[in-house]
Amino acid sequence: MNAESAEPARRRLTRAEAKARTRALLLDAAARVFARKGFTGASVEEIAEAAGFSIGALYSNFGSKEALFLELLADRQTDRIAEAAQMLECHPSGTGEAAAELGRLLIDVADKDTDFAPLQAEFWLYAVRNPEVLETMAANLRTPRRALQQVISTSLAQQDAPAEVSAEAVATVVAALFTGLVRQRRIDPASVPEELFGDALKWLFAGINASGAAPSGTE
Amino acid sequence: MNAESAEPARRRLTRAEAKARTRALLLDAAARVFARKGFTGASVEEIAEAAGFSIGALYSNFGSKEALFLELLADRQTDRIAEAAQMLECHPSGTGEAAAELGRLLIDVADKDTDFAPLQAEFWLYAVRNPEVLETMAANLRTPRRALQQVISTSLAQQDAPAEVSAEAVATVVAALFTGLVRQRRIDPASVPEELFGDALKWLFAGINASGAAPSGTE
DNA sequence: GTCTATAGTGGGATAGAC
DNA sequence: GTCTATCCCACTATAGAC
Repeated sequence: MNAESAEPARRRLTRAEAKARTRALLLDAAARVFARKGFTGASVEEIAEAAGFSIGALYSNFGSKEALFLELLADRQTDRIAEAAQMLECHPSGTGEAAAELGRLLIDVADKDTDFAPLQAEFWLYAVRNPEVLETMAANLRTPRRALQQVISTSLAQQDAPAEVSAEAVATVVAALFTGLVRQRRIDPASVPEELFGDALKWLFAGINASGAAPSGTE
Repeated sequence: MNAESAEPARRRLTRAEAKARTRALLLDAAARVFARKGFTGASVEEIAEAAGFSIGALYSNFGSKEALFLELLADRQTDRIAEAAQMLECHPSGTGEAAAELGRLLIDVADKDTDFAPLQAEFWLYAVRNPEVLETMAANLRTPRRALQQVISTSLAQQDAPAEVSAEAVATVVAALFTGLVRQRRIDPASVPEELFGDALKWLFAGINASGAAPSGTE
């Protein structure tokens, strides 16, 4: 806009690029620190230092600690549920291959990506305590779930599933099961073996096909 | 021990009784405040006020805010999973009555007892971040799960479930599903209708009976 | 001896000057 | 982006009330 005629020929980084880079570094650092210390427990000093900047730099990029957190909540919802959907897309939902893949995903999320589940829990607690972001949170969860729902929908159609069973309901169940198992594995890994998620899905889909609306006799 | 010869003949409350009552009131208040504000977000002043005491009273009963929280973590783990176990004990696991009961429980925990899930999430986060209490937490979760496992075990025996399916695994799945659905319902109630938990269990148990170790054909 | 009142210490969030 | 000042709050300690 203004007549800064000496056009900077990309010496190293454009100002906008530099600013975007700092923001990204701060967001990464914030994700780590929030996951490890919690929203209130995290100090902006620690976040700034982890990113390699000063507190003032953080406040020049984000209005407040809360604003920084909310930006993470809104944007960085790389829900791993979407990965489960992709896996189910490649493998038939009742087979050993699919079970193995899903087991690997569960272990990966629960054991390797140690910051994921705690950060997600922080998001959840914040949303529950601050109704104004409830809808944002719900929308973020809906997006990956829709991918899962899509896969399940075709999967149900291929099999002889009764028509009353909605793919949306099944997708919700699968997602809830996944997060629940990840959570439990962090507390007591022995109680959640690698193959449990795959087994549970095997049972679930078999049961959907077998039982229709009314369960066919008690025994 | 000491020669306080004038034995106090229970005017109103024994000192020990009074102290126990104060402690109990403080613990109740702490549970509420921790659920609503989180561990670090909660102030001891708010907890003391909520209980009707002063800060000093709190510190004369508990060494620190953390000690108060840890006492809750260790003792007040009235896991609602145990209630699900009792319900399944009365009703056959695949019937409409059981489903209705379980749906009611889900709604009760998710919608009515608004402090339960957040407090549980706080416990989980604290355990994940403080490995020294991980085992305490695991033990607390194991106790109600064992009750659930017991019920499921007899339920599986009554039905024609294959022997390879362990009641422990199924109990873990049921518990994970329950907490996952409660969590999801707090964010997006429409996505978790009342009957979903019961339906999911119906599918699950039907699938366990239908499929043995190897899924009997893909279609 | 059990609870209350209060003031002091230290650390962190935030805003404004450079 | 950095530095500095200010305010707020958790926690401690001490002294007094019942």
